[in-house]
Order: sequence, then C-alpha cells, then structure tokens
Amino acid sequence: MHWADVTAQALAHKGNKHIISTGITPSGEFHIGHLREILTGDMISRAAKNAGLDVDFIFIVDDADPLRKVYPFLHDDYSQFIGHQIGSIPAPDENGKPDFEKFSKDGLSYADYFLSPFLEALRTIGVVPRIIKNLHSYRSGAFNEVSKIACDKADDIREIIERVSTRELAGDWFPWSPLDSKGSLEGVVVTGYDYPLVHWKDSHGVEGSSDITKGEGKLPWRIDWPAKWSWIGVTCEAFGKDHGAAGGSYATGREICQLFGHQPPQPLTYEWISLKGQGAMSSSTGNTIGPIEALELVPPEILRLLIAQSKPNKAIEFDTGMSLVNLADEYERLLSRNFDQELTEQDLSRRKKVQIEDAIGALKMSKVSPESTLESSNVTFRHLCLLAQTKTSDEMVWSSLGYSSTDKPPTSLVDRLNKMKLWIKSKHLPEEMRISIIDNPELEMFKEFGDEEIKVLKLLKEELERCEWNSEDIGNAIPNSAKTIELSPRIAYFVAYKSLMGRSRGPRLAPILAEIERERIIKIIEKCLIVINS
RNA sequence: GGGCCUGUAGCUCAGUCAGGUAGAGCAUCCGGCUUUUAACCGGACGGUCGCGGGUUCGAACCCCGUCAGGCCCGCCA
Repeated sequence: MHWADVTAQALAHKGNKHIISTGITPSGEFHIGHLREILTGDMISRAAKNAGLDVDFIFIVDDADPLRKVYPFLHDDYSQFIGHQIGSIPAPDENGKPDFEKFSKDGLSYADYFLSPFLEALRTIGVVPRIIKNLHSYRSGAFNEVSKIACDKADDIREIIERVSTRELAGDWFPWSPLDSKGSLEGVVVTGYDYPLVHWKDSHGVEGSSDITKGEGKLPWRIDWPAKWSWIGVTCEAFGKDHGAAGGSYATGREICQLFGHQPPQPLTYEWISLKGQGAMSSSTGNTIGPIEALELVPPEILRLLIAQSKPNKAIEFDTGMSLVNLADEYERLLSRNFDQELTEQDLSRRKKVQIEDAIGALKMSKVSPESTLESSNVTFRHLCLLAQTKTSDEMVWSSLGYSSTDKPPTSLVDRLNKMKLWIKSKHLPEEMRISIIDNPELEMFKEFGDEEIKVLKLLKEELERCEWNSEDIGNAIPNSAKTIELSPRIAYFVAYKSLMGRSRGPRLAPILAEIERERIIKIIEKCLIVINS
C-alpha cells in the first residue's frame, strides 16, 4: 500500500470528516523542501478522498510570525522591522529594500511577496488548498476562544512545555506575545493579564495593553500550532522532523491541544530534502532550488513523483543534474508498465506484489489532476535531451520521433521539449548529458585502439574527405571505412565516437557531423593520428 | 544528557508495521537488432541485509546491545 493510503486508512478508523493541514512561514524564497510539506498533505488528502472520506485540505500561511533577522537577500533597512509580523511589513524591492510605495498602494506585504509565486507553482503542480492566513485569523477573532484558554491556563501550559521539552521557561513567560509600541513582538515583557487585555512593557520603556481578541499580538509557536488545530478542527497534519522530535512542538502541542478541548491530529513526520553535496536547503543561506525554477525544467508530474515515490521518513537528496534525469526516466518507465498484467502473474511473492502496488500508488499520486489519464510518450528524458541538442529545429525532433504535420505530437510532449531546451541552456545540464566534440584529443582516449582501429581511422579520414558533406553520405562513409577492409561497422562507430567525442558510444553521429564544418572534423582526425603515433 | 530517523548489490532505493527461498531501476559486461535514437530486445555479473547476541522450526523483519551518519530537545518544511 502506498504511504498516503496507509495514513488515509488510519484516518478512516477515526471518522469520515477530515481537515488535513499544512503550514509554512513565508519568510523568504520558497524551495523544494516546502514542496514536500504541501505535497505530503496533498497526497494524504487524495488518498483519503479515494477512501471515501470527506476531506478539506488547507494551507496555513504563518504570516503572523515575526521577521527574525535581516536575511542576506535583504537590505539593512529591514533592521527596523525585526520582530514585526511578516504579513504587516512591506515586501522587498529588486534591491532588497522595503518597498513602501507598493505596500501602501497595493498592500503587498513581505509575506505575500514570497507567497504568491509559490501558490502559482502549486496550481501548476495540481495542488489547490484552502488558504488560511494566520495574521488575518488573529485580527478577525478566530483565535479568541483558544487565546483566552491559553492565557487563563498559563500555568498548565507552562507545566506542559517545561515537562515535555525539558526546557525551563523564564519567570515572566506568558502564553501571549503582545505587539509593542513599534509593532514588534521582540523584547516585550508581560506585566499582567486582565481578559481581554495583556499588559506589557516594551524595550523602549513604553507600557501598554494588548487586546487578545483583536490580534494585537499572537500566541507563541508552541501554543499557536495546537490553537490552530483546535479552532480549525485539524484532524491530520504532516510536518517536518524538526517538529516531530521528542520534546518538539508536536509533543507539547498534542497536550496543549487537549487543554483546548480538541484531540491532536494524526501526525506524519517527514524528512528533509537536501541539495546533493550542499546539505539541507535553507532560504536564508540561499542554498535553494525554487519550485518555480524546478517547474521550468521538468513537468510537474516529475516533481510530484519525487515526493510520491519516497516514503516521508526517507531523506531525499535532490539535484537538478543526473538525479533529475533518472527521476524523469523513472517516470516514463512507470508509465509504460502494464501493472494489470504484472499483478496477474503466477507465483507473485508478497514482496513483489507490494512493490507493484507501491509503484501504482506512486504513479497515481504523480498525476497533476486525479482525473487526468496518463499516457506514455515513450520518449525518455535522455532521448529528448539528445534530440534537443542535435536537431536544429523542433520539426526535425518531431519527425525523428515519428510525428508529422498530420500526426502532431501531444501538447505534453511539446511542453517537455520546451522545458528540455531551457534545461540544456541552463547551468543544470550535467556534463554527462552534454554532447560535445573534442577538438584536442589526448592519448588516453586511444588506449583501447589496436592496429585494426588505427587502420579504420585512417580510412575514415579518407572517406570523410571524399564524400558529400550531408547527413546521408556521412552516414555511409562511417561504416564504409570498416567495410572496405571487411571489418564490422561496429568498429567504425567505435573509432569515430572515440576520436571525435572521447567515448565508445553515442548518439547518431552523421546528423551531428553534418552540422559541423568538414575541415574541423578532418583536422581532429589528423590530430588523433598524430597523438596515436606519438 | 534524553529522544527520533537512517544503514540492504558499485549507485538510488523497495521489502521491516502483519517473520516463510534476498528484490527493482541505474551503472557495468556479453549477445541480438547484417550501417547505433546514449534507443530497443535478451542475458550475465553483482549482497556476511552496519556489527554482536537473543527469541523462533525459520529473522533484513521481532527483542537487547553496539557502531556509523543525519536530526531534534531556541527558530526552521
């Protein structure tokens, strides 16, 4: 059973109506890691729907969180906003400075600035959650009831946090963070509580009162989270391992939640995604691949597959090089499998059966829309990469794949070609996939050459000097260089690839050579002969 | 200090919850396709399941211990 179905099954035991939640703080550029949060929730939702449950899938935007520091991509001007809620401060402009004009005119907040493109990417990838903005929820009174309970039961909450997290809270700790005279959540000391007012004194020496029913502050994270579960009615939430550890915010949250009179949601802890060789992704260090950037390179199904095929507790190492190639090819392979037939095979071991079922599940979860039908294009990523690099026009790519003006390629394939061309142009294309002619051969390349190979190479040069310089004639010239001395054409290809590209196999050579000047090719072969003789 | 996750073929991983002959893909090698789409088809190679105990007729799987890597117990997906 697919992992999402396992979770759905657990939910089915608890009831028919479920609110599945996800949540992110838009404090900077979104990255692939955030996609795991959302897609894990999305996949559980889909599985739950398939199981016949009534599902509401939500995405809580934590725009009530404060700006922690001036991140490297921000201008120093932002230091005035440290501690301020990211839904209530201006977005950065192209220089990283606060854009006051857009903020006052269009209301574009810091949080919205990072959120909007992410939501756009989510649509592309087939995820359309109900959005709940935290700041608005506080201001509109959604937190009233739970906030009151939290403040009334401050001692109980303190006990839970201190016991479960084994962390001692400060003496003046209080389960409500008021906004200070400047609008910051930092450096404020709570001096008293008299519902609905929390009295405070800030770092500037100013004293005031925060009305908890008007969103003049917020609950600290460890209380804010279970508070959301309670007023929204969350029954299931997937969260990163940082929250899942013993003593972490889920552990305290599940108890605090019950204080609010609500049962804690079904948890699912997921591992992080790291960038190969560079450690965990982090918005603040700039070590990221954005979902938007990734979607420019590959179709959304493939990004979904990345999340779907790995169990949540597996760490994922991602990169936009060979990992992407393998992932994309894996996707095509899945599409072309005949699962029905595989499942009817005799003597199917339990192990094998599980494997097939998981593959079916992963493929199902990779669909952008649950209803869409999947069809195999029978064109692998590698192959398309090759065609995109060697053909000079799209038409030539299509005709190579057997399409014509009457039998046009499907739009999904056209889209893939366009993405492929972007990938080839980008810095992400691995050297391994790049087609290149080696102009300066080295002796190392010819260590497998014997007398026959050298003879063929000399004949190849003669053939290429003589033939018409077009794809067809070059295509004949290569095998002929071996045939004339009654050797297998295989040797001729081996010799040609080694000499021109430094590898023993490769893509169809003739069309590539036809695009290059004859003189350059002849010169390379001459150099090869010199190197071999040296 | 306390806790969580991971460790299975050269690589990426499935299989661990419900113990029953160790699996896939990639890579490599060989063969086929009488002149190659890095294609396609067939085959081969490849593992003391981190290590040591225990339970069991039987353990990758359950239990105890141990080693290694990652992470959490301020904030972070």
